[in-house]
Amino acid sequence: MTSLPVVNQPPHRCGALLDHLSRRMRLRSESVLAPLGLRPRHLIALTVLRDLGGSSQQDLAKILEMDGTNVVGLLNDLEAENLIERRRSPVDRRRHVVELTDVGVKLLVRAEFALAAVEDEVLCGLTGEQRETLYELLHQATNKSEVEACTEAVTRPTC
Amino acid sequence: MTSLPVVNQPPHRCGALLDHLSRRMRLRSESVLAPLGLRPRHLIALTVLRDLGGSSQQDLAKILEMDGTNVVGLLNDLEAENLIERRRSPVDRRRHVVELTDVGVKLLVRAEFALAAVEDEVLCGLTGEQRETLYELLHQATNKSEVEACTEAVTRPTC
DNA sequence: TGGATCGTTTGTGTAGGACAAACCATTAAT
DNA sequence: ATTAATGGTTTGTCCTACACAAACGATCCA
Repeated sequence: MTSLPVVNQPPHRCGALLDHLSRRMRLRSESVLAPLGLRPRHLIALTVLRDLGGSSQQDLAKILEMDGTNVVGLLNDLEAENLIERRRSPVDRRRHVVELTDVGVKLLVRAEFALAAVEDEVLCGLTGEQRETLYELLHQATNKSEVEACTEAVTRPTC
Repeated sequence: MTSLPVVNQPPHRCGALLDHLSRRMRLRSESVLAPLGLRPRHLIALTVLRDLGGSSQQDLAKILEMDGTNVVGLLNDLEAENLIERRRSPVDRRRHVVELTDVGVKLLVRAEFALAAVEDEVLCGLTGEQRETLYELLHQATNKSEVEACTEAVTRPTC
């Protein structure tokens, strides 16, 4: 009733498609990531940390929607490889501020490069431009969600 | 070197984002789908079957990238609820042609409707138009992949 | 007739991840 | 100052998804 004369068809649900495509991607990614000593969920954590530029473990747990105890294990893996660094927060010494190390940044780049072939295979139905659009949409959606999850993040006043 | 004067920045990798967003969606979907007696992977199977309009179990296994034995269990669940139907293929009586029943179609619609709130929450960072674009991209990508997987599908000559 | 294929059943193993309990260090409230 | 609450960690238990193998019946094909 607003303005557009668009056909009022039922909105498409992309949950199942998202799941399906994600699964295809993840399955193939595992073999590519293995030589780097990474698993798909490590890559997610690294990616999120890079996008955030650091986070407390609690916030990270919220964003990843993982149980806190499992986040500990995940970060232990990454810290053992010197990919992340846990520093005590100066404002609240109970907190750990988790950040990517230089090694982590570099490995993340290498991993993403290695995944190029996988993406080419899974997203073969899309043009380069469409893939970029897809990336933008996914990025925008996840970022907004993260902001939602990060209600009252006193940790980082810039948030 | 083709034509476009686009800035030549490293292409963005959306594997991790895809995984991340998919996880968020799946976690929330579970509670919504539970009252309907469905799990996320059931919904994927139903969705794929609807998009395909029927398939042999083998092809379905390829598309879902699942082990054949696990597909059997998945279909057993769905058949027990009368959501799908297994018919013997007339051309090759070893094969089962799997198709949605009317009940299945209706339940799938109901499930998608129930998932509207979940999508609204997870995709709150996107406008309606952007969500539609996302759907189109995901649909296009999965369909192409399915065609790839379905090499020489003698089952359905129309393919 | 014999070998290959589709689907099915059963069983085994592994991994992800949820959850709970107990602990330490630290902060905040009284 | 004592107490309660919080962030992180460890340990241990449990469940589910899934891959994988083996064996079977039915069917197709050479």
